Amino acid sequence: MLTTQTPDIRPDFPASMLHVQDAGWQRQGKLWSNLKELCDLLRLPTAASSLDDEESLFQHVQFKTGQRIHTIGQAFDTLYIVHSGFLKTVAIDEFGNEQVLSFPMKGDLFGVDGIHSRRYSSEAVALSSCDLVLLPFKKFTAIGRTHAELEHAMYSVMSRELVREQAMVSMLGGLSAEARVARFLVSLSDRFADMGYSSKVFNLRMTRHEIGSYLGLTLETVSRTLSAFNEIGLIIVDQRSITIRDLDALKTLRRLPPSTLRAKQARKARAVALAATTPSGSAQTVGS
Amino acid sequence: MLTTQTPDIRPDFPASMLHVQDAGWQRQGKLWSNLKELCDLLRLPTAASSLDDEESLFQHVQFKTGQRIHTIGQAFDTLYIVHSGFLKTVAIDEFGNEQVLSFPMKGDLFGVDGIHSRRYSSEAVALSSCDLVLLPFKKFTAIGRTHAELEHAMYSVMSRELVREQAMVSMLGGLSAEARVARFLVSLSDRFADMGYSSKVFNLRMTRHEIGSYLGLTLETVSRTLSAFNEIGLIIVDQRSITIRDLDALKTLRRLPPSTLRAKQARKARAVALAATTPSGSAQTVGS
DNA sequence: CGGGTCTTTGATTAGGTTCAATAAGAGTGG
DNA sequence: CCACTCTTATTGAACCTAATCAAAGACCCG
Repeated sequence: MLTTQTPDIRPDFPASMLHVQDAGWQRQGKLWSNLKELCDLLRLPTAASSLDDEESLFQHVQFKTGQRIHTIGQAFDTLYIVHSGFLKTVAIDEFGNEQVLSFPMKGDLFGVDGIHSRRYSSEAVALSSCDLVLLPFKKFTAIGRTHAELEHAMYSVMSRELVREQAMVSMLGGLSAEARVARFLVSLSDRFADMGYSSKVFNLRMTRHEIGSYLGLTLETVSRTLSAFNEIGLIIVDQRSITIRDLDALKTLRRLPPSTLRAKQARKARAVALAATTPSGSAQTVGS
Repeated sequence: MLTTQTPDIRPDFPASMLHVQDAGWQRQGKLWSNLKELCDLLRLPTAASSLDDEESLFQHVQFKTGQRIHTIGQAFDTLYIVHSGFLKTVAIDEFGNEQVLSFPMKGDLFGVDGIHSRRYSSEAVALSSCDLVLLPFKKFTAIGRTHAELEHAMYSVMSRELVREQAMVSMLGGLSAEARVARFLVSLSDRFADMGYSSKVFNLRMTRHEIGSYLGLTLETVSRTLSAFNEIGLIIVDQRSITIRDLDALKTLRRLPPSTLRAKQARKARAVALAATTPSGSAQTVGS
């Protein structure tokens, strides 16, 4: 029911994205972006400077689902910016345990962890077809020297990443499983919103296992928690498809009400869901 | 017993540190460092370049135990490098819960989280008397433009921080309480080692509560875990003083043996401890 | 259709939190 | 210097959250 997950060879493009696709490059070939486009992509105000000199272009590369962009230990020389598609970055500890570190998507920078040791300390894998902008680090720093705002932009983006990681640590350190899953959904919703997708209805691009790894939980706990959210009407979940029904509740959720109260809440939720769907004539049913 | 914690007005200085104190600045006044000294401090190979022009100096500032270096939301304009002393950085989530993010010490950079939003997103507090180098961000980026290696150094340090945070996430996501505490001790040991202190015997500068917050555990769990390590002879712990007895075991520890085996191990540990201490004529006793 | 991966759900266990009481320091002021 | 207080640390017991083990259903792809 609802949008059955399409194995995203091509993620759903809302109308609002089409103009972006046309900006400076062509439909499906190998492409190039200039500095201004990069700054837009990174959501950095370009300060309207002389960035429009067309001398410095950055190449795009395409990856298919499952392909590895870089691996752990590989010599570092380029940063990546996601132009479209979804990925995961993964660390592998000394005894083979995978740990998902992030799910880069449009506008995100990754590969930064390679700067210090000159080797990538994580690996990046495409979760869907991806279009990435290559940022050769040497070329990049060279340009940074003549374009002050680009240099600052770089610091800014790295700083943003650091804040994100800190928020992550804070979440893992302090929040319950339910709160983690709730925030994960909220952050996805936010990201989809400013990418021009629907913030209410979307498909997860990753497995329960990957979500669990990212949130420091087991896949079963993730699954159960999503089911519980579904039951009390915060979301509608069906496999990979998610519909957000009460974003505010998800944002502020710290701990789910004890199971004794759940039944009542579930009944109420079903009633609300019914009221919301029947007027539109849809035959959709909620719950198990 | 052992080094009873001195409320470190002045942390224990081993002989190997004295020359560092003399490098370019005077004993206890307000002081200045040049670029080369900064790079040394940050453990970055200076590439033997023209960094020895003496034009750009950076001011030091002293803080006393408990003083706040910056607070959350405060306008960002400077980065800090720890020259001596110990600090903590703390995030405070939407409902007042403190979360320790890091324990900066000699050679660490902090304040980076302020670059992106132009406001600090965390607060930094001195856990001992501290001597910090001020790095006004504007001045710094200006210099970076003429000194390529400084710019690269900055990227490198920020990258290092990011990798550190990733390791933290990985730890919180995947390891047991015991493993976290063990690694915390190992990382402290390492840091003390390359600061020229003893890697085997040191005083914790933070409370159990702060350690717990940092590791995503309660203070009781930290206390219990340290006691357990003490019991089986991995460390000797007495309040804030720590003696590492089996670093390798701490490094590889994933989970403590079940309590049925503990008694045996504890007896053995006591025997070993006795053998190690009596020959030297010390009257030291181990365990409770 | 059949093999493989992913997801859901249940039952049980265990690691860690919470609550609580005690002890040990550190700092203060008489 | 000692009594008093406040903070920090240790330890115990009960409880609870999330992990683990297990089984069955859903979806995907050749």
